[in-house]
Order: sequence, then structure tokens, then C-alpha cells
Amino acid sequence: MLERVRERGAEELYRTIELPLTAVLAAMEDAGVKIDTYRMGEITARLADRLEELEAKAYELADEEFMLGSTQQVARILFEKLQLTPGRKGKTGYSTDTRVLRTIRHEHEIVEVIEEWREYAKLLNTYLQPLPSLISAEDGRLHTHFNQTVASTGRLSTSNPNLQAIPIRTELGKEIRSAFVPETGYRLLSADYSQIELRILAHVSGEPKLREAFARGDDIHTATAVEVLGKDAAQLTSGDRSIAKMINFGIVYGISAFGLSENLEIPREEAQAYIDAYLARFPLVQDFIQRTIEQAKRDGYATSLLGRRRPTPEIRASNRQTRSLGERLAVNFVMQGSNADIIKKAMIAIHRRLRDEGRGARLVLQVHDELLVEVPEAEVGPVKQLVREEMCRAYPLDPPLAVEIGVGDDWSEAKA
DNA sequence: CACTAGTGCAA
DNA sequence: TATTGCACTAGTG
Repeated sequence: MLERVRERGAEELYRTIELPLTAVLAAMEDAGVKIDTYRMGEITARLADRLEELEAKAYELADEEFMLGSTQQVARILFEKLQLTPGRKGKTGYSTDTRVLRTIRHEHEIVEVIEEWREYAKLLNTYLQPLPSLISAEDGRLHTHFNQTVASTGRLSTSNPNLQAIPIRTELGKEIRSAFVPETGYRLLSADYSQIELRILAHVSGEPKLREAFARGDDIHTATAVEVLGKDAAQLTSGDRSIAKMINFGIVYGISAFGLSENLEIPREEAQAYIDAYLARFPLVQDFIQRTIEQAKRDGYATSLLGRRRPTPEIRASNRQTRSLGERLAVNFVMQGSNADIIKKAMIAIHRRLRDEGRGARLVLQVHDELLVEVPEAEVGPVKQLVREEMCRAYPLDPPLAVEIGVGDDWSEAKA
């Protein structure tokens, strides 16, 4: 197999990153993370009560009993029985997803009941009930599995349970995250790369406006809004910043007018105008996108900063839709794949130094641009410094990598 | 039991 | 018809 690894130009990546990383991941799986089951139980009890109330209310408003978890039955109630305005359709009928429900929220009282039921049922069924049952009898901790060969971009994934998708956006979500706690006498340290994928874009494109914005320490979405919307920073609304944020996401994902229009919920022509304005204001980004697509067409793959390759055969397809997909995959890979390279390199360095310096601290989770470390109280200061140093040093970018670090008595607090 | 569709959680 | 994942329930066979 080593011969085939060589043929694909992957030997260095294999020897310096992927192979040494296996030991780090094994140690992390072995360490696991502590869960405050009492806190989980409190939230669960509260939610279970609320879910029953919502269920009763939904039956009353629909004047019949139905399965709130069944999209088919929900669609029948909303769009046949109650005659609400249908939105998009799927293979089997009307969609009842979040966006559709949001649109018809004011047509009938039952819609908000269903929305709220969905949110709570998700948290209960996916996190609050399954997680405690997965806690090891051996050490009382929760052990995930890190998959090293699943994601086509070189990212890690986690499974059984998927600890890379623990809620954070809603208040209730944050409460679930707060049940992830350190061992007695320890604290949790969360370190995440700030805007790493846009910094990689600034680096690989060499776009001066992006580089300078990062160098000045500007808020990158605000800086983008200033350029694309042509307003002074002082006149920007929070809506302007949100638009710029969605455009930046779009650039990282390999933008299309259709995709941006869907996400901003605006006409495709307006989305196209935003894209045109962006590319005109950041011309080196446009060059980078073009270069990346041409390379992928020629070589059959895109390449990350550390030489990882993603084959993109779609890019030579005769079907326009498939070809566009290939172009987006190639562009996105440069940023997502390089991000994966960099954080893996940092993990190896951190693991090694914690061991060599005789620290009691240990890596417990990686969430794509974040590392979670369990640290003895007495070591917090030096470990914080060590983690920042190794994460920043992993790959010298221009603009440089920036790392935000928080420490707390649970995962939610550490991220605040 | 294996599979798909729809939905929604994370970065 | 914007990138990468995992996992839940309902429903089919």
C-alpha cells in the first residue's frame, strides 16, 4: 500500500500527520469526557413535561390525535385539514421543514406548537436520552469514536455518539453543552481558531484587502459588508453584516447565485449582484477561484496547503450541474482541507508537549476548528500558553492564525 | 432487519 | 441548485 501512497504523492502527509495522529486520537478516545448526569436529568424532566403539554395542545388545535414526529401526518394536518399555504414539495409530498413552518407561522396557532415540539423532541431524543446511556461503566465517562478515514476533505468525524454536533445555538442547547464537565480538580479549556477558513482564503489568494482586514483585527464580516455594500462602517446595520456573513460562507462553500439566494431568501438576480460586487472588490479571490478550478480540471484533483488531495472527477462532467458541483468541491476543499491539515498538526504537537512536559492535561475533543482540553487547575496558565503557541505555530499563514481561548467549569462556560 | 426520506444538530 | 459530517423518527418491504 505504501507504494500506492507514494504514487499519489501522499507519503509525507501520511508519515508526518496521519500516522502520528492515530496515537493522539486513540488517547482521546480512551480519555473520554465527563458528563454531569444530574444536570442532564434536570433538563430532561423539564422537557418531558413541556413536550406532553405541547402534544395535548396540538391534538386540541387539530381536533384529532396524530404523530407529531411524522412529516406525512403533520403535512396532512397542516395542508389538507387546516388548508394552510403549502411551500416546497419533496418526493413524497409537501415539506414541513423549519423554513416552511416559519413562513406559515401566523396562519394558525398550531404551527408554533409544532415548531416548539420539534425543537424539544430533537434535543430529548438525540442528546438528553441517548448520551447518559452511553456512559462507560468502567470509568463513568463518555467515549466517542474518531473516524480518520471518512470525510473526503481530511476532516475527522465522530460517531456513536457524534460529539461534534452537540447543540450550542439555542438557550436550551447551551444547557445541554453545560452538562459536559471536567473531572474534580480540573477545568475545561476550549481553544478555537478564529475565522480560520477565511484566513486561509486570504493567504492562498493573497488578496490585500482581506489580509489587511485581518492584520488590523477588523471584524471580517463587517469589513466584507463595507466593501460589497459600499457603505461606511458606521452606517452598517446588523442586517448588512448578516448579508456579508452569508456571502463569506458562500465563498468558502464555492458560491452559486442560486445557493446564496436560497439562504438570504432573496431573488437570484440580487444574489448574483452581491457575488459580482464581491468578486470585483476582492479580485485576487476571483483569480484564486479560477486558478483552483483550472488546476482541478487539469490534474483531476484539488490540493490543500499540506499537499492533501481531493479527486474531483465531477469537474469534467458534461452535465452542467455535475460540473458546477465539481467546481464547488475543488474550491471548498482548499479551505476545508487545509483547516483539517493545520488542526491535525497542532493536535500532534500539543499531545507531544503535554507528555514531554509532564502535564496532567489531556486533549478530549476536536470539533473541526476547536480543541477541548481537560486541565488540572494548577496547570491552567501554562497549558493555555502551550496550546495557543502550538495552534498558532502549526502553519505560518499571512495573515497569521488567531486563536481564542476560554476556560470554564463546563464546555458552555469555556466557550463564552 | 435493511433501507429511504425528511428533518435537524455541529463546524 | 452553497461544504463536510451523524443520527433521529416514520415508513416501506
